[in-house]
Amino acid sequence: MTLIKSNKPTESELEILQVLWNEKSATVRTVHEELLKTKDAGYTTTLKLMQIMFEKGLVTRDDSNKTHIYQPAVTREKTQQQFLNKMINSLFAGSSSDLVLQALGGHDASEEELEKIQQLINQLKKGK
Amino acid sequence: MTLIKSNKPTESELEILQVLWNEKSATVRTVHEELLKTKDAGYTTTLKLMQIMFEKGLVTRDDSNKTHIYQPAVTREKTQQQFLNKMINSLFAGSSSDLVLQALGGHDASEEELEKIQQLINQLKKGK
DNA sequence: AGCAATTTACGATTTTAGTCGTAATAACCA
DNA sequence: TGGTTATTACGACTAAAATCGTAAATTGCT
Repeated sequence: MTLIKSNKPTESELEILQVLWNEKSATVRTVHEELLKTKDAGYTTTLKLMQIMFEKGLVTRDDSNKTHIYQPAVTREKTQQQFLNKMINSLFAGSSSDLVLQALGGHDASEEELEKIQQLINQLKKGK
Repeated sequence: MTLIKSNKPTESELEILQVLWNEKSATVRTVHEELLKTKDAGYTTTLKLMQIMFEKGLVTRDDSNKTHIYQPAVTREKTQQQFLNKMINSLFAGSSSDLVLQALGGHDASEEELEKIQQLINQLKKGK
């Protein structure tokens, strides 16, 4: 049996993935410019992080040119699920619906959002 | 303007809070025994963590006796909300309903759980 | 060709979280 | 009372994450 290292992204890595997911593909410079909008860090810091992410397999890159072009190697959805599961276990005693209730209660969602959720629930109920 | 340090608990601190939330109040020994069921660490490790948590204000303690008695200083709900908000921002582009949809879709909830969620949604809809 | 600017590579440093050993202190009990 | 045990305090160590400085390489421009 082969052990797969889960390779959960760190906080900073998530920020970078966020940009890559949005842009589909980006250079270090692009990512860095984007990060500067909400935090401040040196260019080489972003570079180093992305290099590490490459080694971890979190991103791929095209290095046929001097300026490398990076792409996410993990999907947003898979990563979301990964973090959700961890959170459900570590904070909601394994109950995903507790998490949902808390999320709905604490924030306010718009009417349309509630509608979407309701539809999903109906679908899930049918499946039973 | 006074800056409030958010003091978000770390991974290990969450495990300890988990125990304190359940027991309402506990000694280091009790917490440690509980942790041993799922992980292994030395007694002094748990002690040190709880001392740090005290300094951070995550727990309170009664030290009138030699054996200190600890209590959580933050509520489960507030902590859950804190982590949910961070996650919604860092992974769901600020959309709480996206998180809910993903949580409902990825896991499977029981019929009763779905029912509870539905009721909450109806209530929220009325509030509009 | 030669200079300036951009980018990568790489290593050193800092910070934070987690782990643990040891000594001092208090409690217990034979 | 005296010795064993449990508990706290404290500091040192390790590991991982994040930050940055500097040098080498490539590109583009004049």
